[in-house]
Amino acid sequence: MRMPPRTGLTERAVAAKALELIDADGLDGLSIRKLATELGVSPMTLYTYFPDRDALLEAAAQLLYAEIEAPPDDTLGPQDTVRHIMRSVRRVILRHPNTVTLVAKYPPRTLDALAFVEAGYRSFSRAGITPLDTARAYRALAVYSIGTAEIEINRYFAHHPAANLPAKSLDTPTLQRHLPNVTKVGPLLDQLDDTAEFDYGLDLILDGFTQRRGHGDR
Amino acid sequence: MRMPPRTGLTERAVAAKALELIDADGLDGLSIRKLATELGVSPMTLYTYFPDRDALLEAAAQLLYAEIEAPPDDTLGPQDTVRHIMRSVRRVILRHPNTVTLVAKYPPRTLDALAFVEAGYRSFSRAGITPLDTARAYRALAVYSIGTAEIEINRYFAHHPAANLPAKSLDTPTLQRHLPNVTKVGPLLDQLDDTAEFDYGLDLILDGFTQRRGHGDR
DNA sequence: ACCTGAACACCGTTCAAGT
DNA sequence: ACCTGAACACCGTTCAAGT
Repeated sequence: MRMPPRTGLTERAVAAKALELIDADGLDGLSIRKLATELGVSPMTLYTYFPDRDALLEAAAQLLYAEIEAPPDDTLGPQDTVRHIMRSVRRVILRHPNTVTLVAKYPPRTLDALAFVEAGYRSFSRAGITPLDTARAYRALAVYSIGTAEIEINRYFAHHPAANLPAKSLDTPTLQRHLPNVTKVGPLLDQLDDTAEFDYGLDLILDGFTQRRGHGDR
Repeated sequence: MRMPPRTGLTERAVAAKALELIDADGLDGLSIRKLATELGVSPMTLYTYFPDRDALLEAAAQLLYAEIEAPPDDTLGPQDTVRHIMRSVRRVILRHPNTVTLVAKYPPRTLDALAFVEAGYRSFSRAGITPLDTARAYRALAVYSIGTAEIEINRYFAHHPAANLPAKSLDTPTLQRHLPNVTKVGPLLDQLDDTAEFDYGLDLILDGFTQRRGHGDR
């Protein structure tokens, strides 16, 4: 039968501390043992709250999703609503960079985590956009936010050859001979402004959807 | 001084076996010890070929990138070239689903791995597209392919509430009351066709770039 | 139900040594 | 340079037991 915790812990408090440790030490830096020590309990106690490490990580992701802000009221149209939400998504993930693989793996599930999704859907509904078009837009936006987060947080282009030659990369003459276009374009990759590119790509998606919606082009 | 290997191993052979084991057992299933056993050497031998586990994973990613196919000749325009390459990227990653986090983390670096990038850049160059616009397009396409891969391989929408209610999710009445739009749209998410959505989004990006290129809208 | 310590079956990597 | 076995400092999780 259900017993009150003797340690004062809750699922939420455990997940919140996990998120904190992930922020500080990375995903690999979070161990059940370390988290337990931090919370002042034995490692096995945590299994009272979560069945395994994966479930704990999933719960941490839900707390992160709850930080995403929707527009304060329902006055904005779908485009501005999406822009507002997507920028918040980006800021939240950049605030918790070590969680990016969790965001890619676990979708929002709790009421708080789904609040931003509901707000986005609601703005689409108000604009008369069909549920199917709404689903397709959400999918594209999920792809975009997760792809962007991975690229930005892993500093994907900072390591790109000819963008910023790391020690173990090819030497420039070899690169120049075999891959002249990579040599030419590469250095520009790391100079792009992440925020500007994010807004640019987002506009591209929004405009594309606006133009094609309901035109049966699928 | 440089000595020939006494085990017949090469960096490439080690990385290839690593990729094989990742395909079979997942990223977490690949341990240095297991890989060594599989190759018939002691675990520490592998440190002759790679400084650490990360370097080994990076090398496996390079072998994967080398599988991506560029168009056979230079007759296609940039749009068709990109479509050809991007579809190959998707197929290759879907063939090696357990590597998705590696693809998100390590950009192509070796000559073989960069072949598809060079082919893409070359088609842009032929069409008179500036290196800067080329870099911006490559970034958007990298975001798109990585985001798509994560969503598809993690079956992101299969776990989405109201798309396919998992055991621990909210019950439907609660969902219906607090998140009516999520309830309505959710079930459609998992019904979208991955291949169709991929092509749809890719066209959207390509059209957007074509329309805006050089219009100074940044 | 909640909490624990001990044990099991693993890890990646350092170290000292052998060829 | 190439290869090894032993050891170090960890893991997540199972188990048996205590409240």
